[in-house]
Formats: sequence, C-alpha cells, structure tokens
Amino acid sequence: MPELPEVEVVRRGLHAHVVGHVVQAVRVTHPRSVRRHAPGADDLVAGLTGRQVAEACRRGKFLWLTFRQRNGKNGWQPTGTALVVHLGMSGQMLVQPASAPLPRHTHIVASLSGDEQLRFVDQRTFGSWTLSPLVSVAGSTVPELVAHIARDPLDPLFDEDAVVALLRRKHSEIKRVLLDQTVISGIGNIYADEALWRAGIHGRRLASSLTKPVLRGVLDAVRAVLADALAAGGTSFDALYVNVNGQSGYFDRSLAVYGRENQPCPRCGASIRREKFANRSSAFCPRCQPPPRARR
DNA sequence: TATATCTCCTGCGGGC
DNA sequence: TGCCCGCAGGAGATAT
Repeated sequence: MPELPEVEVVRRGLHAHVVGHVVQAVRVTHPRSVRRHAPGADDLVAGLTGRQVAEACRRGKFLWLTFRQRNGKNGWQPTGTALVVHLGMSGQMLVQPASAPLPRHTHIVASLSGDEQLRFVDQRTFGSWTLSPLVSVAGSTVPELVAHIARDPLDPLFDEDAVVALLRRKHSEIKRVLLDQTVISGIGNIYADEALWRAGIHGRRLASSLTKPVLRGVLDAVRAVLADALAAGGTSFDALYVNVNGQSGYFDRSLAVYGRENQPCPRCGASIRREKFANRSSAFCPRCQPPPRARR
C-alpha cells in the first residue's frame, strides 16, 4: 500500500521522467478517478493541456505537480495551480511509451512531449487526480487541498517538539493518532505497526498517557522505519505498488510484524499477534509491546 | 470541538 | 466448478 516511502519513490520518478515535459492531451476514462475535482473531468483536462511540468512535490502521502504556461514569446510562467495526486490503496503513476499496451485499470492518460505517456492506473479506485490552487501555509507553498495535512517526519521543517506536545494532548490510542494525517503525515497501517514495534509500544496505549521521552522514541522509530523503507524502494506485497517504471520495492522482506501473524518476533521470539483495530488489522508482539490494562 | 465509525471499491482466497 | 463472503485500507463524511 502506498505510504510515505512509496509515494516518495514515485515523486522521484516523476521528477526524473516528467518534469520539463509539456502535456499534449489528457484522457479520463473513469470518472471516479477525478471525483474530487468538483468542476469535472473536462475542466481538469483543460487545466492540464498545454502546460509544462515544473516540479514534482510531496507532503505525506499527497503528491503534486506544478506547471508553467506559455507567456507570449518570452517563455513560460508559473500557473499557480497544482495537479494533486493521491494514490489511495492501489494507485500507480506509470511513465510509458505511447506505443506500450495500456495496463488494466488505466483510468487517466496524459500524453507528454517526447511520445511518452503518464498513466494513472488504479485497481480499487481509491486514488484521484485533482486540480488545486497553490497557497502559502506556515512558510510553505502547497495546494489548497493539502493545506490541512501536517508536515511529515522527513520534512526538514518537521517540528518534533510541537508534535510531541500535540500527542500529549490527544486522548486517543497512539496508533489511531499516528494514522491521523492532520497530526503527523505519511504513516499508514503498515509503518504504524512497524514503528510501534520498534518503539516497544502497543498501539492501544493512549497517546496522552505516554511520557515525552517515550513519544520521542516513537517518533524516532517512525523516522527510522520510513527511512529504511525508502532505502529499499518501498514495500510491495503484490503488484499494487510499483514505481513509475513499474518496478516493486523490497522492504516487505524487512517487516518485523506486519503480515507476520503467528511467526516469531525477530526480537524476542514470541508469536506475533494480529487483532482488529479501527476497521483494519493491527500486528504486534505481545511480549515486546504489552497491551494496556483494560480501562473502565 | 474532539473523537469514533462508516463508506467507497475491486481482486483474491477460503469455504461450501 | 461456481458462488458467496470476508478481507485489505486511505481519507472524507457522518455520527456521537
């Protein structure tokens, strides 16, 4: 599933293969993939056609491209609008030759200068493309659609003291808070489980019950697991996550608890357990991560 | 206002 | 073999 490391791998691919290209044409074949763009598919197509890709950016799991438009004979000027892409659970951004066969579940095709195509492939259609104006928020320029998303742990301006203080005020389970993209962004179910295992904290512990040093340890674990996964090219359980060239990452081979139910904990040997948590699954080591005592 | 739960969606695997 | 059901989960909408 695409979380921060997977989205960053895609961003780097877009930076290398798409920046500088001009969008020649756009075709939307599945309306659900542009459902968040309120003015509709035609408006999105018009907003992209003829624009030159300027930058590929990311915050948390949100990805966006900025553009330039022709300014008479003097060249190009910024448009002030970004294409916000969310991969959802199964979205892929593939850069392929126009002559290559279209993969199944291709929902949007942007033809680029140089006979390449940027293809949005999304089996479960949780992902989307949306145009959004760029705005200035807390010293950064981001699409309006992303303005409510907190900085991620790999952001140079990530304020650990502020996040720890915010976590201390949350009367909710620590895993639930780690998944809240308005508190800290980029973490999904897989890396939340892995980081909590590294920190030795059970996901059902209340964030407000953890001390500052413990919360700093959790954030250190989050940073470490994200960095390790990024170095491995991301996590792939199946063909649902690939980079812009269609290749998978290798971090699934390094996972300690996620997807390892009933297998031994790499640290203590106890059997990894899985339980239902907030409509999804949670994996943990019952010895390294003792559950909290039942609350009344 | 803060927190919890529901909903969207498709492919796969297991059970019958 | 074919059908049905549960599972996977990000984020916005809705409920408490």
